[in-house]
Amino acid sequence: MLTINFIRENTALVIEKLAIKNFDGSEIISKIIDADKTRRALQLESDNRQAEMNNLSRQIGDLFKAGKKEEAEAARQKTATLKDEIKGLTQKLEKIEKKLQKLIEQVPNLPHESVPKGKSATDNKKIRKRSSRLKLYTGAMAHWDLAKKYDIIDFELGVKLTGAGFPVYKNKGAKLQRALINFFLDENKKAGYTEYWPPLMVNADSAFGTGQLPDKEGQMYYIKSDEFYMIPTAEVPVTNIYRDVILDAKVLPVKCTAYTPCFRREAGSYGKDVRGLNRVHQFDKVEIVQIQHPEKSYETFKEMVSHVESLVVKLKLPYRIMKLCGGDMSFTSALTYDFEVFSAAQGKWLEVSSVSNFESYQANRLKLRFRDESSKKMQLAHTLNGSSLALPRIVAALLENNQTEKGIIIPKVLRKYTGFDIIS
RNA sequence: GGUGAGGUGGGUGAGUGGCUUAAACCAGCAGUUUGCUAAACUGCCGUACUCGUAAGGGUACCGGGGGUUCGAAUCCCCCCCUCACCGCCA
Repeated sequence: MLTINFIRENTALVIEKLAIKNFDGSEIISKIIDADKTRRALQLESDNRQAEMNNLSRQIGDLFKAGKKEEAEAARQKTATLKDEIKGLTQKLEKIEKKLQKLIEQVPNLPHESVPKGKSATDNKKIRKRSSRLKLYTGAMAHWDLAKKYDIIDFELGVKLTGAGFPVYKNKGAKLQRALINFFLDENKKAGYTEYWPPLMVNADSAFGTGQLPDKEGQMYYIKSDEFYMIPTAEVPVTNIYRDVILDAKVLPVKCTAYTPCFRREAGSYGKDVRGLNRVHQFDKVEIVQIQHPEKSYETFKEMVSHVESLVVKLKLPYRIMKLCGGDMSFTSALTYDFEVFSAAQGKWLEVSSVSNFESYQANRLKLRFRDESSKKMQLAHTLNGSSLALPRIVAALLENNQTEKGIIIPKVLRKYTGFDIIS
């Protein structure tokens, strides 16, 4: 969430930048500015009345103690109207504060200056591409057919147990999951990330902190009896470790990684993109999160992008890195690079990672701050995260790209984790 | 699920209606002393909002929400959470 101070001081800039995200902010921003003015006038009035009340109360106390009962009684009469006034003012103030808060929550994060204008994924800008031409043998299959052929993923069984989009991995398919998770976590550990194993359900405060609530409520599974949300990504519990935390600047950057299953309702998804592993309700993902000083967050962004890139390279997957245009970016992000791997039998680019800098947008919701060493002032930190990596589409690409007549070849880096080098 | 004890600045922890404007100690910061380190001493040391060019004021906040009162960390009601023990259980 943007801070009210920033909006007040940079009104024109805010509207201009929101336009890059195809968000017409002129109306809402002027509403915010108005509400803020009202709020401050009310605050002043209410503070003054309360100061009067405090003085009066102190006097009454003193008078009682001095034994001047009549004077005290007289003063006490005066408090009634003042009390009513204060009550009215604080109620009004509360109302306007809530209104202001709601308005500000509806304003997306501003895009970084390098973000191009654009409407949808077709306007995303290619940053890098590495894809040697893959020659598949005649009769090469899509991963859902390979899954059946080698008995490694059972989609129908998942339907029986739970419903569509809950695949069951088995045999070498199950082992491959474990291998990938361990490989990713080990690589992250080597790059300096602290490993976590967080809860898979979070409370509403946490879901709000990273921005899933209120706008993405319908995308999360909700446990009604206990008011918990199933996490859609490890980003939620991991980033919330630092909710309401004031960090010492010396500890920056904070680097965390975690493997978790992720649960997404994917309400509104339909059609061909949901086939096989392309889009599922439960999937596994290793995530990286960093908390960094505002001046260094874009360096950190680069570092995270190249770290994720190193993983894709080690798996020898053809990939491309896309800078998302304003229209395709998430509500909370200032800059996002998507990683896509090419899944040869489908002939499709599949998104396997999304690295984002949220600047202080999440930190403001989280109240995640640090004390700046030179100015000694409290400041919002910057948060960043990325997938490293999401498993299903990596598996889809590995199966499709590495298939041969003899079976599916396991990439060299994974063999010490799988214990086998071919699925046949 | 049952019973009990709790929830107070970064930490420990005092505080049963107005000298609480939240003690004290620890941690932290600055200084004095000092071959160095340490110790000792002195001072500073919460957050948010708000008024002010500034200096400096004001208001709120003691788990959350209501209430009583001129005045609430303190009294009353509701809720949440934590801990301990018991029951059940992977």
